[in-house]
Amino acid sequence: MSPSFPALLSAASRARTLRQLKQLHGKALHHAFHGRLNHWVAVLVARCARLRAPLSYARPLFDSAPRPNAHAFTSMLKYYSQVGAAHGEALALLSRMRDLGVPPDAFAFPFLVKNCSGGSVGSMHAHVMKLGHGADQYVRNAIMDAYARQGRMEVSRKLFDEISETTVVDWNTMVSGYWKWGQEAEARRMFDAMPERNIISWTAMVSGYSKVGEVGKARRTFDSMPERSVVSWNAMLSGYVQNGLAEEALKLFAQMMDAGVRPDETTWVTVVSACSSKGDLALAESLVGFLEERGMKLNCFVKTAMVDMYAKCGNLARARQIFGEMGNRNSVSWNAMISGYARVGNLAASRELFDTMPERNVVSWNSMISGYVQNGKWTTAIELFKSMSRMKDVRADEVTMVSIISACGHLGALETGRWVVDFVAQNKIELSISGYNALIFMYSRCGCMEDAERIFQEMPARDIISYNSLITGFATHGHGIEALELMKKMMEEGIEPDRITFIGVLTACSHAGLAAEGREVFGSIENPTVDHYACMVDLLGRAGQLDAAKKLMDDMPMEPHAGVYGALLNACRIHRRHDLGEHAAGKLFMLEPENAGNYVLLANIYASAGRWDDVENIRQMMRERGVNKMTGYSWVESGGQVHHFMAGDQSHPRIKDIYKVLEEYGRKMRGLGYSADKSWSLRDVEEEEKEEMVGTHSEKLAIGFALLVTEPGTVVRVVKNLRICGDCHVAIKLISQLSGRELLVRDNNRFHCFRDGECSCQDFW
DNA sequence: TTAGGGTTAG
Repeated sequence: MSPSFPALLSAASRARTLRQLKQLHGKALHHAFHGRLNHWVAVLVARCARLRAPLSYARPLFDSAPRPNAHAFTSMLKYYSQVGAAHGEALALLSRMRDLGVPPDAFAFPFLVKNCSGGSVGSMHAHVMKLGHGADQYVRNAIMDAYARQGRMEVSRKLFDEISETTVVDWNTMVSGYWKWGQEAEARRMFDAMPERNIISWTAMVSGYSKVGEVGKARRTFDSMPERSVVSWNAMLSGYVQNGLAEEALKLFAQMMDAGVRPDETTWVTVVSACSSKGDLALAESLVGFLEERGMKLNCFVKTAMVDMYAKCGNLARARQIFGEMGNRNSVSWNAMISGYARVGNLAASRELFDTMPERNVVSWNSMISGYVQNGKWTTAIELFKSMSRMKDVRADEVTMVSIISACGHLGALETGRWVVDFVAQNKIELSISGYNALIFMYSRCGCMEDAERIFQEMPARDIISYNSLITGFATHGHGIEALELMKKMMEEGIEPDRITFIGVLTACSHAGLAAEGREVFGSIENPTVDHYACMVDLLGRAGQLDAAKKLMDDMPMEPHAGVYGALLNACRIHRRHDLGEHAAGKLFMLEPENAGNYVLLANIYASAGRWDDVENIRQMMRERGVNKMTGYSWVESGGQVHHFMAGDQSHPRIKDIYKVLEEYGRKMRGLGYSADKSWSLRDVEEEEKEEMVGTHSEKLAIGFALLVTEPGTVVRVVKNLRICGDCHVAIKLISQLSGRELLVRDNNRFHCFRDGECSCQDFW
């Protein structure tokens, strides 16, 4: 005997798996529905929402109803809101209901409102009022919540104030709305004024305080709660984790166990992530042992957190093993693996996962892109971003832009950078502090200090990174006074300078020749690090006080590192102190035997003194030690493209044009009385070892310039990564004179602007 | 159906 229709209905509404549901549906299809198919579909779709059935099953099911009723619509809406479908889907359903003449019931509106974006809350609100559902407590609450989620707290508050009889849910909605937008005072006022509070109100306060970094207040609230649920414990735990207090979180976890509270899977996720932020492998192992002892069945979230934990602790093999054993991975699991490999520099493994994963979301793209950026593969990052922006199913967000803006900054790719800024505006990507900070970094690196300052002024709020980025920018460009003033301003705003701030300010003083100010700043640093000493040696050295620099080094409480000796050696080159230079170079040859730059610096010191035998000795030393010649290259941005040039490089598509221009310039130079033939005769360099030492710099630079002058009308920007030698200096001056263009040249992290053969910075040599 | 807690990217 086949089951009756009501029995089938009741079984369907209790189905525990999708398989059961499908079987029941199969049975039901043999029945005559007698006009009850619409009702049947409604029940099934409702169950699909609960069981997270795939859309490929749920939607055709819904469409099989001849005339879906309000219940079926609501269930489909609920389904969409659970899978996070675009609001457009919900709106399409709504208009279909209108066509069919089925008015949506009050149950439908909370789901309709849930995925509203932008201005559509307002029109949905109007629709609700028109249909007379405005007084329904659920509908009303959903609308208040939607406004609150968009930050329109005044509208939300107005609706709240108009309610004649509020429920505790209304109050809780307001409290969490205020917290979402960091309005601690308002949230607190609401909480204090509540006629009654439940566990949710208290928990919202705990997580709210945690969110704004007030862990102390969160803990006091937590301690005064009349009762706690596992959710409340989880809120406090994650409060500690989010604020970097992993130790405290683990202590609280122990208390939680003592109190006999049964942890749920969210607890495990939080505790595991506490372990990963500590980067403590031993702790991680003991936690896993703890979970295994209890025979815990771990869900996808927990396992993903474990993958992330092992990846962050550097045990990629174990992370990969857990990842491999996971039955159902979601995109977060893949992403954790991708960023794990990227973090240790294994970009090939990252990319392989990225290319093979079934569904990429914005975080997958961001992980891959930022992996490239963090490992110095800036051009690849930008290329990947360009292919991302051609995809239809993914939209770049602020995180994407932070990586890309930063990549442009590293490259000094201003034209690409400006294109990215346009992209942000056109795609209406809202920037937060980190987005603005990235822009400050980019403009500074590209030499546009006016733009960097403008962004700094325009941004709604600033943090220490904002100040540090701008200070470092000032330092790079020799604006010592501005850097000092900015540090003063940040202290007035109550932000204490950190290690990076002092490095920036000291560098700024050094480049601007503000020796006295630099000394004063250095004196104010509580515990100077070895980097601060390096800045100070650089400052004293550039100012010509080489013996004072040497004395400072002798008195250092720690061993000087290569940076300190490098600063000394550079100062010796500027002030031609051979004795001290030899000493510094000797140390550097021990500390960094592979760094060709040090050998070249010393050779240049000898060359300037005409000690050619010693120059030859250095070259001999490099050969014996197998030190490669400079692998650095110069790169030039032109027409939005970054061109790389290495010594003897023939690979550029317009290499012939470039040679032609170079030869022309060579002729002009000779006509001006310069005998600098070797810098221009590119073809000889590989054979003629003699040029290797002095010729490579200017040669690469010359290729870059040559390209620029073959592209009339482009902005001339040359970004160079290595110290510029004397020949380069001549080359730059000449080309700026002959081309009649402004040249922006980066030398050793500092920009120099040349016009008509002159540099605007007086101390360019 | 509404309100509180979780994993990935800078």
